[in-house]
Amino acid sequence: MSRADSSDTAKGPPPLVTTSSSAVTKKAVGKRKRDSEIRLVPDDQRIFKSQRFYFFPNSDKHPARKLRIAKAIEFGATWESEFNESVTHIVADKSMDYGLLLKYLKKDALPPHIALVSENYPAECITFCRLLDPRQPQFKVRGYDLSAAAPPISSASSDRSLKLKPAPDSVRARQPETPVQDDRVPESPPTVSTEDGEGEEDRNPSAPPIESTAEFDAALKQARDLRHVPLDMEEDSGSRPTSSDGPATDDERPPAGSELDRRKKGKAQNYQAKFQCMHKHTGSDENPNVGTIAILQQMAEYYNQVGDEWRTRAYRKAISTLRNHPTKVWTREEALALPQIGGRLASKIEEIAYTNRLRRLDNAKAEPQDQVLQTFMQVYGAGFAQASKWVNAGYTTLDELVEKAELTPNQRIGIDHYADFNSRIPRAEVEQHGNAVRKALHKIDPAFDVIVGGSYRRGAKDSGDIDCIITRPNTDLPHIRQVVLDQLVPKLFAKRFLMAELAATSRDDGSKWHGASCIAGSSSSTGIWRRIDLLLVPSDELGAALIYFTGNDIFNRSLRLLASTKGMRLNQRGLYKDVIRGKGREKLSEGTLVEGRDEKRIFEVLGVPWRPPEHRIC
DNA sequence: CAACAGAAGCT
DNA sequence: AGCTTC
DNA sequence: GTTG
Ligand SMILES: O=c1ccn([C@H]2C[C@H](O)[C@@H](COP(=O)(O)OP(=O)(O)OP(=O)(O)O)O2)c(=O)[nH]1
Ligand SMILES: [Mg+2]
Repeated sequence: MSRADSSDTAKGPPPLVTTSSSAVTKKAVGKRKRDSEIRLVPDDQRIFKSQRFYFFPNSDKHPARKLRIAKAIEFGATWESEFNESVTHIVADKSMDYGLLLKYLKKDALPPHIALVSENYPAECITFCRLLDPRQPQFKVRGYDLSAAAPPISSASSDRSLKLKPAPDSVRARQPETPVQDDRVPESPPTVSTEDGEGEEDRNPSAPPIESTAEFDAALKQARDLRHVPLDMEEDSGSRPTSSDGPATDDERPPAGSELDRRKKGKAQNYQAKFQCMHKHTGSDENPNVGTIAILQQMAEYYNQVGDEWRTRAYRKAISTLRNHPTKVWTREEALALPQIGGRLASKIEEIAYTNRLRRLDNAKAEPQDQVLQTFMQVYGAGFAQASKWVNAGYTTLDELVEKAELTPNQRIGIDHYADFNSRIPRAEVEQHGNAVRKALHKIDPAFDVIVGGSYRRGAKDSGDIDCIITRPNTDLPHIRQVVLDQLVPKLFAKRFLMAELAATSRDDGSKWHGASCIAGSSSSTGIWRRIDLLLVPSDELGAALIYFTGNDIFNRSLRLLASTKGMRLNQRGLYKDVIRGKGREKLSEGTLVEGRDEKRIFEVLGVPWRPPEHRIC
């Protein structure tokens, strides 16, 4: 249970605070303290001069809202750390409503001189370079009736359903009439290909779960949410390109009918349950909780867009367990019994089950802004922070970014090859790229090995990129690095196979190279730029490197979490034991190497039953 | 109440 | 040190 | 958001 924030739907107000101690100067015109200075725009542009803003929630803890507050200050606003009568504007998150605000302020109504506006207000004003009329419908806050002198409190309180947590604000700026026009994205939306998760059936009847399974499971649970939940939208396909970020779709499936009887209900059942990750959800029909899941997914998506990483994870965890739950969950108690579902989610689940919807989300999501943000975040080299800035700056298309925004070289490449980088690579083409690398390398020194890892090694029918492990028996890293950097890469560039360098390892340390490659010739894939990753690994580390580079990411995290619970540490070089961790799991000693060379032995030491790459999908 | 994997490269 | 990616 |  979390008590940390007492606030939620019913009771407490959102955790504002900010000010109190020292976080912010009382009436900050700029908050000193941590980001020391916010540079104000020239005096004549300070459209918010002498305006006093109070945000709701009023904390700058979350990344996106922080940005917005900073922006307002930049344009002359004073940020009131506490509510008082001098406030001129209250800027409320989309997820908030009038009722919540009143409740928090302990008031029956808002003084008429204070303007209540929604979160997009500051950005709009900045866009138009002037103070806009707060009464415009676009700035309306739910439950706040502008026409009524004293808006009834009831309006809002009535809609106590699932409220969004005071989250970091969602970034928004001017509203584009035209969403993002990506001319760069031909037909295939940069989106995720709908995945057909099918690679699930675990075979492994033979390997009954050993004890450690439980631990691994636990670890796995913690980790799996991280992955972008694969939403399978079979039917609703066309409708939404969102799916958050993931190119996560693997549909890796073991070639043959791996389906084996799942005999042994007992442990096998248990075992199975834990590894739901390799679960297929093939039919959209078969899960009784689809409705609930859909809504929770929207919530997760919302929090994701708002930059609330951990809450997003929590939602995804819950979604994951719901997805594997065979029966429809109706009540709070029922939900509470499930792993990764606590009191808050349990209540929400119950409510969703009955009402089948979530009102809070209505205004907070699916706004055009979200689409823009999504689009920007899919630019290679741009993450949440950068995409938010762009959105806040008012950009709405990729073209606009190219024209007006400052881009890093990688971001420029990311935009120029936006469609390419966001499309899946057919398995056969992955092979071609791998072969090109291998062939060139063998010409330099036939003793080298190239292993294509990533989703390819897991058996996926298509991949997001090409992950190559480059190694050589009895060879150390410096030598491998030298060959790769001094010979292989230049050679592949000369052959016009490599087209760009996105991240290179420095000459004397480092072990990876990231760039873009392209197959010449005349196939359907000709001319498409692909991201390619080279991982340079000395022979002693091959096992650990294989685990790392084979993934999937969720699997890795779960394994690493498990290791840490055993006083060990797993990374791409090896498994270490007797790791000393200080406060906050901080690594104090490297620990001593246990195993790095043999993939299987790492599993053994960790007490995890071996699973082939195809089964490492969580 | 802190942890939720662990690391590398770029800006 | 923050951001982004693997 | 949930968990140890
Ligand atoms: O956050 C991450 C991302 C990736 N990896 C590992 C696992 C993953 O399998 C491998 C390659 O990364 P990539 O992003 O290419 O993922 P993938 O599994 O190959 O999927 P995709 O088909 O999108 O390339 O690196 C991690 O450990 N953590
Ligand atoms: Mg990959």
